[in-house]
Amino acid sequence: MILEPFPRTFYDRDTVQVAQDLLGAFLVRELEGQLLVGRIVETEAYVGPDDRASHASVGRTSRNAVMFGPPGYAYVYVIYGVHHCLNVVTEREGFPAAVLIRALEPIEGIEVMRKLRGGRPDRELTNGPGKLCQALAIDLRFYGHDLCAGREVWIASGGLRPGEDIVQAPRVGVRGDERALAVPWRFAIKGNPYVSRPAPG
DNA sequence: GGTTCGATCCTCT
DNA sequence: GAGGATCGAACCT
Repeated sequence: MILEPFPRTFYDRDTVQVAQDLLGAFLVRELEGQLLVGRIVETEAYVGPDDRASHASVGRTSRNAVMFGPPGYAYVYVIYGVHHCLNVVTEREGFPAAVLIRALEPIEGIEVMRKLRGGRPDRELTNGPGKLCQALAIDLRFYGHDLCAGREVWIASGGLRPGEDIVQAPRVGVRGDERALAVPWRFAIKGNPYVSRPAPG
């Protein structure tokens, strides 16, 4: 397994395309000498200042500022006061866009993930955005972290396995039912058991 | 300095 | 399927 970080040019592209290309890639966490690796099986795209589901739709704030910066950096935020969510910033500087990593398939360092997740069943280690952050010990310290540097947290090329297909669906947790919010910008590997629920497809 | 709300998870029914 | 947990940021006063 090659765990070379994606170059910044990978992230400096159309966000919806990046969200799809991240499926099958490896999210790598280096924790106290241990390597924790998960295969990305579910993502969501948040695109531009006019995407009302995006945190950037309220304009630039200290919370979302990294989304407005150059691509290839981590946007981490706290949700419901309890959980962390990991996004990767995409597209050119000045255009706020990111991909939310929603679910992983545990690949390496599963023992550590079990410990960090309090002994939950393996299937529930990383099948949700808050869960995977807990399993990989990712929190606000990684706000603005450079994912292209290959230290602590980064993403490496993976790809789909033979026979695997991508399914798309409307994003989770988005309010309202208007067309703009119903765009199918949630992507997942079809049938993968680690996709968060409700599973699309 | 107080209030409100959230790109969720867990525990119970 | 419902409700509580729990905290950082935003938006008031």
